[in-house]
Amino acid sequence: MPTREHPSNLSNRRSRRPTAAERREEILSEGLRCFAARGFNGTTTRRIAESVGITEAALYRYFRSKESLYSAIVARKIETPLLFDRAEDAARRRDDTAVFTALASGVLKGGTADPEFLRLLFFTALESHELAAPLFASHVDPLREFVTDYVRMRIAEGAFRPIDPLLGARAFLGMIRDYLNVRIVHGESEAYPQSLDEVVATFVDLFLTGVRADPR
Amino acid sequence: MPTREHPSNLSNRRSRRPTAAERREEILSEGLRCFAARGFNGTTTRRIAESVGITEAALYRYFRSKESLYSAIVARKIETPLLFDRAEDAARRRDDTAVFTALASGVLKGGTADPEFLRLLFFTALESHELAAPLFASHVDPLREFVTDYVRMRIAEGAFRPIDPLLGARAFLGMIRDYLNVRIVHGESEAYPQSLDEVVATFVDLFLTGVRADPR
DNA sequence: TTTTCTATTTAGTAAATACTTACTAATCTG
DNA sequence: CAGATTAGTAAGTATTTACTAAATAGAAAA
Repeated sequence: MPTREHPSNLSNRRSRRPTAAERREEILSEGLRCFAARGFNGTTTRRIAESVGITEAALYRYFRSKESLYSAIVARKIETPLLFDRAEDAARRRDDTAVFTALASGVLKGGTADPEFLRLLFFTALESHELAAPLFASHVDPLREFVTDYVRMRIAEGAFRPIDPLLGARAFLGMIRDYLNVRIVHGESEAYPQSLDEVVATFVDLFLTGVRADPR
Repeated sequence: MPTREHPSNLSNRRSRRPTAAERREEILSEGLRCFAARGFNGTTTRRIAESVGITEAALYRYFRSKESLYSAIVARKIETPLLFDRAEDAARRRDDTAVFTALASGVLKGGTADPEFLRLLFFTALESHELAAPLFASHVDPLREFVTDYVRMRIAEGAFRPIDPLLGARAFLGMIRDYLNVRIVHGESEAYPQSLDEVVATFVDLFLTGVRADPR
């Protein structure tokens, strides 16, 4: 049996051993893949180590427990800022269509581009991990608050009908998130004939027609 | 240590040993509780047996494997028919408000009354159990198809605007299901000031105002 | 080269887990 | 009641799992 790390590993480029920082990244990234696929309880440290290409013992030099690795992965997601600059710009201009299009588009495209995040979010919530609350506080609540505030403001300005702003926000975000959930959690198996832009346009149109005080 | 099954168990009523059928039910019901709380991988056969009040060996007389117990629990949910008679009645009368109110109310009240089902649904999908597809086919797809068909019909009749019927259905169901998910999966911790009826009324109003060809 | 330091592996351990075997207590039937 | 059957338990087994101590390979510095 040849040595595991064959010197001419992939062409004849020298296969340098990764630095500690690089290795840590590899572990975080593979860990995310595994945990997102099977959850905390469904993932073994052995499996993570294998998919990184190291032994469990090596993994434990970087993280002192499975739990702390999981926390590091979730914590990094928590730190990743949730941006909605374009929606904020549009909000200042009172461009309702642009506001909700930017939000819907951001959530849908972000979610389909990074399905692992969504699955991790669900597993973390379902498995009642202690970082579930911070994760929601950083990536779910701000969006709802932004939409709620915007709806409240537009009602005050007479542009939207006087509904409960929180329920309005939940309605709009619900359409988008549920669409995403069905696609990501239920798997890509089903057919999704529409492009994401069509989906966004339809949801925004439906919602705005529904809330506007003066329907055209 | 006294014998486990103390003769005067709960007052002095004779505590009969449950029949096999009764015991099976107990196991299914406790199994559901455990699996819904912690998922398949997070639940041990020992824990299930303990919460039934028997040993693991006894459990294995009823189900030949943990997997087959899980399947029996999910299969029973699959067999439970999904009813929406009231919505169908209302659909025949073309009473849009009644149709969507019945659907929203049914989903929301069913979901809050039986949160275990929702959690089991999510765990089954996330953990990629083989019965996930049948479960969705029996309890998710029919609802979507019903709404899609109704929206298509109302568009053809000129009552609704010409949107994509499937997206219309997803939008409406999305509002409702996401509201439920946040409440059930994220936990009851958050405050939900509105009664379910208020929530239903707002969502139905928003949606119908959004899709109607002739907004009042 | 030799030394030093770190990354990694080999080879474990103790506890947990799904499942089983050998036996016993409870209930039913004639 | 005797005999048969069913429901249950105590005490395992084999394997997996999270985690660790000690030896070793790899790179950089002296």
